[in-house]
Amino acid sequence: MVSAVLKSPSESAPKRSFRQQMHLAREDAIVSAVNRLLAEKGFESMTVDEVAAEVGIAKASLYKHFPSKEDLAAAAMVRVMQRAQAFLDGLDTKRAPLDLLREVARWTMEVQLAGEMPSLPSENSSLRAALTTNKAYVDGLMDVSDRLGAWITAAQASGGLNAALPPIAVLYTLYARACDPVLGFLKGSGQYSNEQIIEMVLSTCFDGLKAR
Amino acid sequence: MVSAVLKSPSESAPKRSFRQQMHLAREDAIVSAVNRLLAEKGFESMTVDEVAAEVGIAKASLYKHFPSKEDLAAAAMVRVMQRAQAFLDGLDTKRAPLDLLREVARWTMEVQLAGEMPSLPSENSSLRAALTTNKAYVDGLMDVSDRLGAWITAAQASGGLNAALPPIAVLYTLYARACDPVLGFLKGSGQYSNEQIIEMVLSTCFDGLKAR
DNA sequence: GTCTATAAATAGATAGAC
DNA sequence: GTCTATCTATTTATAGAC
Repeated sequence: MVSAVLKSPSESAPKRSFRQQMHLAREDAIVSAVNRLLAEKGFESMTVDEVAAEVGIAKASLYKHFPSKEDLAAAAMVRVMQRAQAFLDGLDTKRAPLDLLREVARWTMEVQLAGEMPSLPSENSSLRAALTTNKAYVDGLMDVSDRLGAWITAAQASGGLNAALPPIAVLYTLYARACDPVLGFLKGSGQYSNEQIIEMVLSTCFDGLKAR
Repeated sequence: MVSAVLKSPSESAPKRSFRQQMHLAREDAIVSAVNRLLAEKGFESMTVDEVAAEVGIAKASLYKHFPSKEDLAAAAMVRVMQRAQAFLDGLDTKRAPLDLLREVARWTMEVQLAGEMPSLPSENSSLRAALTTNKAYVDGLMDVSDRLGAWITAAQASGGLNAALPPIAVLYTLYARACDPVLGFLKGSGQYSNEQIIEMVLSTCFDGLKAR
């Protein structure tokens, strides 16, 4: 059999690995394009034709990699979640919990300003349903939530964070920074740099609008 | 001329007024349906067929009232803006500016929780373009922004509001409360009443996450 | 102005050759 | 796996009778 010959260790193993790498590289390019388009226009406005055009392949080829538009978008959401987990891994957990939470909020805003934060689907979106049944996404979200939750309760116990707020309210408030329209508004005003915008929103988020 | 006869004061004036009232009532029903659907699923996911079904008239009839889907949605946005202006009109301007701003934020959240706040269009939406050329909307937005802006600078001058924040950042932060996903998140958790949700988000907005 | 019926355009998804 | 070409369903918008 030809396939048996090709699978001989001396030549097929590297060759199959090479093909797998190409395959993964292609899929990564697809997911990157989807991620950018999701950030730019959202799930509903993004078309599969646009994705194919951006990647530079035929639309039918996309469907060899991902069975539907929802799976395409879910792959991008999973990758963002993995990026978040990698960012958390890189944090020095010996720092004060409040500082860690601030760094997380800063990171989500940097990603958003870089045009790489997919806008989360509205509650009735078909993407929402696809995500709730996506184990990689749900597991990643739970992992991130657990880690942030621990820092939140620690920061509340040490008096840095307002202990009157339910931890889940704090968690959601931080998540919301990833899709805060204020960043786009301020960017659109053309008066501030990305750094200034992030500092302002961090200030309103942690210190509030009122004078201290 | 027939038209001259029909315009005689004795019979045509009341009849035309009646028809106009019916016309306005119908259009109000249309705009209400559009408003609700925009709040529920956003501009892209809302279909004109749904609107027609919700109003209970044929789709072609809709297009006799509004020339396009964008105009349909713009009418709903204009009406929300008018509701906002009416709310501002009803406020007691002798109160402290900071309290007035808090009342405005509260109102936007109440409207959102009532399912009557159209989610604002993403930056690339065709609705965005339609809104920027809609005089009623742009004028309303400028009026609201001017009034809030005056209260913001007054609150900063009196020391109630953080004077280090540019007024435009404060304004955008307040606007963002109208589409804050945190409300939906907390609502979805099923643990809190609408009043509790609003109080929590008002607290994070004005007092910040950090302990005071 | 309201309706039914249909046009025209677009989007998600697939067939089948290579 | 990639391509071209096509299918099927949906969606915005209109035609034309009443």
